[in-house]
Amino acid sequence: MEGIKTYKENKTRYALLGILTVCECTGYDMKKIMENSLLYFWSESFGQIYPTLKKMEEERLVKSKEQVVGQKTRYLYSITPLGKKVLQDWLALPPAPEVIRNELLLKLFFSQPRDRQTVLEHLARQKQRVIENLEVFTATRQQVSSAKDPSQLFRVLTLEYGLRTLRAELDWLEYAEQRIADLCL
Amino acid sequence: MEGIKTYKENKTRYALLGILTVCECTGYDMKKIMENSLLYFWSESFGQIYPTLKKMEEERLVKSKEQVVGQKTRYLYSITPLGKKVLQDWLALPPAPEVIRNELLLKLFFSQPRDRQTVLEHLARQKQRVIENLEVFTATRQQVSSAKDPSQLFRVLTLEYGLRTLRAELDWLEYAEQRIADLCL
DNA sequence: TTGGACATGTAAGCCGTTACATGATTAC
DNA sequence: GTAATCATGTAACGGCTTACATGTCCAA
Repeated sequence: MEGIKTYKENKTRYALLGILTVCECTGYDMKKIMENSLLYFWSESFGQIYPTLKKMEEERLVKSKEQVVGQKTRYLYSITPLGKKVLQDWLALPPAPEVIRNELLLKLFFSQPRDRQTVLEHLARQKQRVIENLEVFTATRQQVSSAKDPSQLFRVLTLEYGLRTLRAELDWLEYAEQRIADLCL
Repeated sequence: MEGIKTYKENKTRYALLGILTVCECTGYDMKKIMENSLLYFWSESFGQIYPTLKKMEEERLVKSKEQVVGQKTRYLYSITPLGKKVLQDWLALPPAPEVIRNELLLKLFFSQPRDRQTVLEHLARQKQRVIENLEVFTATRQQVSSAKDPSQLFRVLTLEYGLRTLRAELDWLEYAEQRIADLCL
């Protein structure tokens, strides 16, 4: 039974290939790009990035250019035509349903009214995070949406997704805090 | 440097302990409970569940009762006082920020206007899933929220979270479809 | 009688993070 | 000078899914 894909596919390669369609950059840069701004919906660790880049170079999906600056060496990666094709093929495949795991909700679900102080603290911490993310997203949209370039539409849409789900979460957090406060009356 | 927790903690045990605070049940039941209705925000595979239950029994967090029905043997698990304490301690710890990975958004982000047909198909498929989930959640809320039991508050809140974020996602999906349709004009 | 749900379990093997290791460069 | 950032990489190790394996019970 050769040829049957028996294991869940690793998506790291596609995230990296995708970034390389936007710009030539180093592994380090790719991490930054994921952390900052737009790729809030994806993350990778260096422990994944560097070995994956090596493998992809062997497979001719990317190529690297050694850059020596002073004493320092860095590797600028770029995508090959084969890499572009592999990425395109993957983009056309239906995304797998997401496996959702939400630790905050799990804790909430198993908490009792007597735990409400800790629950409120968990909610407050989460609210802080959501507000910070919302600020970043709002600022980013200001910059991006002014450019009416249709080639940017899909990127604007991912940002919009982030904004809307974060706002829904913030609303819920405030609703939840209120409902818990009502318990004490 | 003994005693330093060097690796990301496994949360399977807490999900299982939590379920056991609600009812005595088998590993098989626990999987069903996660799949159905309320635990939509958590999932585990049998490959995790059964070995974890074994380990937890050794650690005296749970105990099992062998039930022989006809030719069939099943193991009914229940939580011990130690298990309750371990769960309580975990509930009080601040949840770690979630690592978000959204394959649909990743694909969207790297798609170009020429790919809009496939993107629309991806969105339609996702919309179908969201609508189905919304129906389940709405039906569940009808049953649950009629019970005004304050001990159920946190569970109702997790359901409410699901409803609100799903609705936000549905709104976004429709908005996105509209924006993409506008491209063709 | 046959398919689906109930029920338990193991092994293979990739996934992914964390920790470790190393060193240059830049900004304060 | 010194801390933060740039920059690359490896090893350990648990996480987790998938596939495999086995068998019962019940309903159509």
